[in-house]
Order: sequence, then structure tokens, then C-alpha cells
Amino acid sequence: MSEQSFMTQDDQIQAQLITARRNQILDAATKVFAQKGFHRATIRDVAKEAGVADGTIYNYFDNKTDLVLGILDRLNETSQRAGDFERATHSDPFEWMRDYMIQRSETIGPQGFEVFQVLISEMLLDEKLRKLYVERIMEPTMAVARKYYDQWIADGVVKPLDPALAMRVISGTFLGLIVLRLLGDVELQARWNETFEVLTEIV
Amino acid sequence: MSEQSFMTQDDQIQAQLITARRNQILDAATKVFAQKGFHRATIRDVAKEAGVADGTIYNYFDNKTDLVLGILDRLNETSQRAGDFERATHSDPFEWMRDYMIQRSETIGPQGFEVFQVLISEMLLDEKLRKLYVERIMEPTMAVARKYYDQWIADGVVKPLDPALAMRVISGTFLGLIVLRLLGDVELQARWNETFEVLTEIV
Amino acid sequence: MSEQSFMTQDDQIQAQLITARRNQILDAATKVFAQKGFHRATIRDVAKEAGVADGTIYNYFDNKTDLVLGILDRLNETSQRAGDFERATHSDPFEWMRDYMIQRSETIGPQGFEVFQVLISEMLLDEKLRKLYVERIMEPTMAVARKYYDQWIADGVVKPLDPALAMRVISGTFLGLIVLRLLGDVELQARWNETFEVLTEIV
Amino acid sequence: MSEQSFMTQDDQIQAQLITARRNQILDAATKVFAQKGFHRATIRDVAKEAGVADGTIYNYFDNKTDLVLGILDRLNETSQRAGDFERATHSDPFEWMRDYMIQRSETIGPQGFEVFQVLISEMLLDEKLRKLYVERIMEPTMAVARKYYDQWIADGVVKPLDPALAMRVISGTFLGLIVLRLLGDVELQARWNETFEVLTEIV
DNA sequence: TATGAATGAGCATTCATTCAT
DNA sequence: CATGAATGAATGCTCATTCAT
Repeated sequence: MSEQSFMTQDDQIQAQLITARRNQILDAATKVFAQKGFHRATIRDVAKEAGVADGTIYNYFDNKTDLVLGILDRLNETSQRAGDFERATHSDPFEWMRDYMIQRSETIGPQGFEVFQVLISEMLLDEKLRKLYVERIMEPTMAVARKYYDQWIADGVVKPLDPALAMRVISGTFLGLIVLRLLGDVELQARWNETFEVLTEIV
Repeated sequence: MSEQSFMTQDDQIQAQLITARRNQILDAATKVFAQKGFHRATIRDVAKEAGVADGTIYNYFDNKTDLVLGILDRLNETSQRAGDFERATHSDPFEWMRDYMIQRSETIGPQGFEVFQVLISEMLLDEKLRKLYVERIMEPTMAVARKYYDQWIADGVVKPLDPALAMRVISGTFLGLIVLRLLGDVELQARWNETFEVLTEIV
Repeated sequence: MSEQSFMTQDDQIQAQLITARRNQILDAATKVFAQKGFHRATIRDVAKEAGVADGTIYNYFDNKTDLVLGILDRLNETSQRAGDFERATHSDPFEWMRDYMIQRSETIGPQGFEVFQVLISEMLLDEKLRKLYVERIMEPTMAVARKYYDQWIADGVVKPLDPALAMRVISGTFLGLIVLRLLGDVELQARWNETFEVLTEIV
Repeated sequence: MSEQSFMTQDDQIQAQLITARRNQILDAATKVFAQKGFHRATIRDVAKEAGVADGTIYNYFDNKTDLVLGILDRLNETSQRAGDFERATHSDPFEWMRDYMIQRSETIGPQGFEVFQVLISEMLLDEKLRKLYVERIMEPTMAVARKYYDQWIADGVVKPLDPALAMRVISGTFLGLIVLRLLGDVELQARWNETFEVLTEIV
């Protein structure tokens, strides 16, 4: 029995329609925001791309900023569902890191970079969004990663460095490469997966 | 006799006044853009912060975008003058990297993070600015770094990995930590210099 | 069945609403421009006069200049529809001219002088508008007039002067009187129709 | 003994310098206004054309509008000095008219059309300027013309039409041709003097 | 007097948001 | 719910004018 069994069938269809429409709009928003940037993109741009009227967007989102929150939430769900960490189960932290990054890149997909372009640039400017990101994405991610890290220390495969900073160095490296790529580095765009090989070699 | 001896004394004073005023405005712009973001900040905000009238800004800059270019150029000059690389001359690449990063952080100074906040977020959205950055800052920096790198390979202290990617991994790491910090990570804000120790330990 | 039968009824109503709103705005623009001049009049003035919001104007016209083009186009349509020439069919060119001018004045109506005030002053300054006027109004008008003129020459009722220049002298006279009147000559404002009697007497 | 004999020689030189500078500025203003139109032309444009600083203009004219008044006044002086009427002394009104117009055109000179372009377009929009024109130029001109006209009536060479309207028809014709030419009619620009021949033929 | 940097009021235009249909 | 016309606050930029030097 489904968890939504307290809903009538109509309600369920309704809910699905709403979700579908929300996704349709968020897809459009992601695309448009990535192309033009959050501020340069207008609600009309998003509406046109989504094939709906301007006003319709306001039936699903309170305001323009809410669209970015929606994008962030979808990324969040994706991350959770993917369970990237679980699939990367090597005992060697270096190999684990390489695999994790490649997997993560694949999860993100080509659309993913667009998502990051929107989110990072907007987060750099919006405190509220920044906090939301730290709270919903960064901290949960760090928490899971921490478990692995502690295990490796216990196993003696990594030096017992300050875990908090070590985690940041690792994820910072990943983030840095993404940003460098988003900033237009052609080398990285062309040889993205190779990069992680080099990274693992270095450490 | 000064190099500018072909200028009258008046010209020199004029030029200094103009430079001073430009800097005064760019300081204000950096601060305001970092706080509110480029688009949310108004010319009026910048003018108020600089203590001048709106119109005055347009005596020194063609338009709002020009302010970001001005900020980029100042960063460029600072980088050039600093000659950070020359001061970090250890033969061991890991120590060199740690020293370089700490020095760079100091050169940037507390203002520096603001500068990056403005530039990165705007560059993620503006192709022209992105190209300018790659051309004026990133490529020259990479070129200098490359010399050291080649030396280390020749000395056999680093593995002969693909230099292009290796450079990117290294500078990406640095960039990533900056972005992570800008995104509001309190751990990094509090223990910034320590972070590089951990980084050197890891690699 | 109407010519617009390929339109749905809704479309037709839509089109009418749009036309009505455009006219409402153009009426206001004509009035305000004539009173204050194109440059001194603000969009807000026009909007207020039209009883709409500033932004509404931009739903119907691309920019301020477009309002003048709209005024020009309406004059054009009016002229075409009026078919002033056809109604003035005397064989005597002098009587024809007098009748034509009086009819034309009536077609223009009291609003008409305002229209000319706007158009002439703006045309004197704007090359694009000038060309548009020559092309859309002056040349078609001259072409029709030419037919009558050639007939009179054939009939021997006028001397075979250079037709191009003759037409210009005639329409120039009309234009000159309008301008003189617009320039504030009270005599002409008071005795407008009489003037044409005198004109016919003179020639 | 000069009327200014109560002035010291220095004062006279001063006065001449002032007049010279005023003319220098008015020349520039005429040129710039004719090219760009009064509103589109900036004080800086005029200053640059005149080879002086922006502020200097305000030592000689109270404000931008005053420049147009200055242009009008210079036209006025020119007209007065020229004494066009006196030089055209034919007893036949039609020949007189033709000669007057050609002379007037020559007095105005090529610069003259620029002057009219500025003045007419601005007068159509500015009540104050319009009144000034009527008062300082139109009425005096009409008054002189009236004397000739009355004479011709007395001599029986013209029909005893209403003199006020007749004068207006005549000067209106002249004005209309000027405006038509200013509006960009290439025919008139190319065959300006011929036009008056045709005009005399017609009447 | 001449200068030209500084001023700030003013305006065209944009666009998120609302709401009647 | 969907629509899209209407709204009007907000803002980049211009330029006439002032005034200290």
C-alpha cells in the first residue's frame, strides 16, 4: 500500500500534475538561467521556454528567487537518491575519491554543470541561498563523508589529520575543478575525466 | 629625473587625482558588489559608499560593467606587482605550494575575498569577462607556474604527469577552497591558514 | 461573411482592443507632444494623459520615437481614406486648389494642426522620420496631384511649366501657411478659410 | 564722436572681445544645433565646436535656451542691416517678389538654412521663442512690406485684397518652400533659384 | 575670465508581480 | 487553473548647471 493511500486517486493525479508542471518550469528555468544568468533572465524568458504564460509560473512558485530554491531542492533530491557514496566502496581512499568524483560527474550529467553555474553564482551573492545550501547539501554530504573518513583513519590508511579540514580540502578540490571548468577553461572541458586520474596520481 | 619628465607638473598632479578618484570608486564598488552582488547593487549604492554623486562615477567609468573590468584590472596589477611566485622558492613543490598559497592569501588580503566574490560570480555569467580573466590573469599565471613545474619534473621531485592538467588540479584546489569559503563555510573562514597545512600533508 | 472570417471572434475582439488602446495612446501623445514638444514631453506625461501606466505604453510601442511614427502612420491612413483629391474635381485649377485646401483643412481637423506641429518640428531634426514622411506621404501625394496637373496642361488651362517645381510651389504654399499659423500668427488662426480665397485671387 | 565715447578705450576693447566670443559661441551653436537638433545637442558639443570649456558658455549666456535667442537676434540684425526691401524696388509686385526672394536667399546664405532649421523646429515647440519671433522679426517685416503693398494698390497694379492676408500668403509661400526644402526635398535643393521663376510665372 | 570636475534632478525603459477574465 | 494585459517601482545613464581653482 502506497504511503499516499490517504489521498484519493484524484488527489494523486493532481499531485502528479503539479509536480510535472513544476518540473517543466524548473527545467526551463535551469536552462534559461544558465544561459543568461539569474538576473538577466526574465520570467518571460522562463515562461516562453516552458511554454506557459508568465502568470502560470506564479501558481507554482512564489517569486523568481523561489525558482532557484526549487532548482537547489531538485539537486538535493538527486544527490540523495543517487547515494553516490554507497556505490563507491573501495577501501583505498584515493581510489574511492576518484570513483566518487567520476560518479558524481555522471550523476550531475551535462545539465549538471548548468545547474552549478546558476547555483554557485547566485549563492555567492545571496546569503539566504548560501545558508540553505550549506544546511541542505553541504552539511549532510560532509556528514556521510565523515563516516568513511573516520573508518579510514581507524583502518590506518590515512593520516589522522583534522577531519573537518581534510574533508574540505577534498571537496574543495572537486568544487574548484568544476568552477575552473565553468570559468571557461577549455583544457578541462576537453579532458574532464582524465583530470581525476591526474588528481589521484598527485595525492 | 623622473620617467614622466615629459609631463608638466600639473599633468602629473592631474593624473594622480584621476587615479586616486578611480581607486576611491573601485574600492566602493568592490565593497558594495561583494555585499549585494553586481546586479542587486545600484550605481547609487556605489556612489554613496564612495561619497560622490552618481554622475561622478560616469566621469571615470563608461558604465556599470566597466567597474567590474576596473576591479579585474586592479587585481591584475596587484598580482603582477606582487611577484608571488618569485618569493616562494622552495625546491620542494609541496612546501612551495603551501607557501605560495599563504602568500597569495596575504597579498589578496581581507579585501581580496570580496574581490573574488564579485569576479567569480560575475564571470560565471558574463562570457566577455570570463575571457578577459582567462587571458589576463589565468593564462599568465599558468605560464609562470609552468616554469617551476617543469623544473621540478627535471629535478625528479614530482612525477612526470601531464603538466597542463596538473597545474589545473593545483590551482583548482586553491580556487575551490576560496569558493567554499565564499560560500559561507565557517570552518574555513576560521581556520584558513591551517587548511593549507592539511592540504600539504595530504599530498 | 466578413473578410476577417478566418479570425475567431475572440481574435477580432482582441485586435479591436489593441487598435483602440493604440489610438488612445496616440491621441494622448499627439496632444502632449504638440503642447510640450517631443523631447520636453515625458512618457509619464503621455501615460497620464492617456490614463494608463507608463509601462502600458511599452506594450504597444517599442519606444518613444515609435509614438511619432505611429502618429505619422495615422495621418497617412487618414489621408488615404479621405481621398481628398477625388472630391475636388473642378476643371479650373485655381478653384480646385482652393477647394482642395479647404477640404484638406477640414480633414485634418483641429487635431490636425497639432499633428503637423509634432511632425514638422520632429522631422526637421530627425533624418529617418524625414525620409519616412517623404516616402509615405509626400511622394504619393505628389504622384496623385501630378495626374491632375498633367490633365490641366493638356486642357491648356495652365501654362506648361515644369510640373515638379510647380507642384512644389503649390504644396509649399499650403505648407507655408500651416507653418505660419503654427508659429503663432493670430491673423491666420482667426481667418483661416478666408486665406484660401485670397490665395486663389492672387493667382 | 562715437555713441560709445563715454566708454574708456579699455571698455571698448572689452566690449569687442565679449561680442567676438559671443559670436564664436553662437556660430558653434548654430552649426551643432542644425546638425543634431537643439535637444540632442549638448552644451559640451557646442563648447567643443567653439573651442572653449563648458563653463565658459555660461559666462556669455544664461542657459541653453538663451543660445537660441542669441541666434534669433543675430538673424534679426542681419535682416535689418541687409535692408533687403530697399534693394528690391521694382514697381511690378511679381518681379519684386521674385527679386526679394532671391536676395533674401542670398542674404541667408548656405548657413542660413541651418539657422532656419534650428529656429523653426524650436519655435514650433517653444511659446516664448515663438512670441519673440513674431514680435522681433515677423511683425517688423510685415510692416515694411505693407508699405510697398499699399503703394501697389494705390498704383492699381494689384487687386485691392485684404492686405494682411495677402502678405501672409506671400511670405507663407516663401516660408513653405524653405520648410519643404528643409524637409529634405531633393528637387528643391537642386533647383532652388529656378523655383522662384516658376513661382512668378504662376502668379 | 576660463576651466572642467562635480553635481543630482530627471527620464526612458525594464520587468516582477497582480488580477480580471 | 491558465492567461497575458496592466501596473508602477526601480535603475542606469545623461547633461545642464555650478563653482572652486
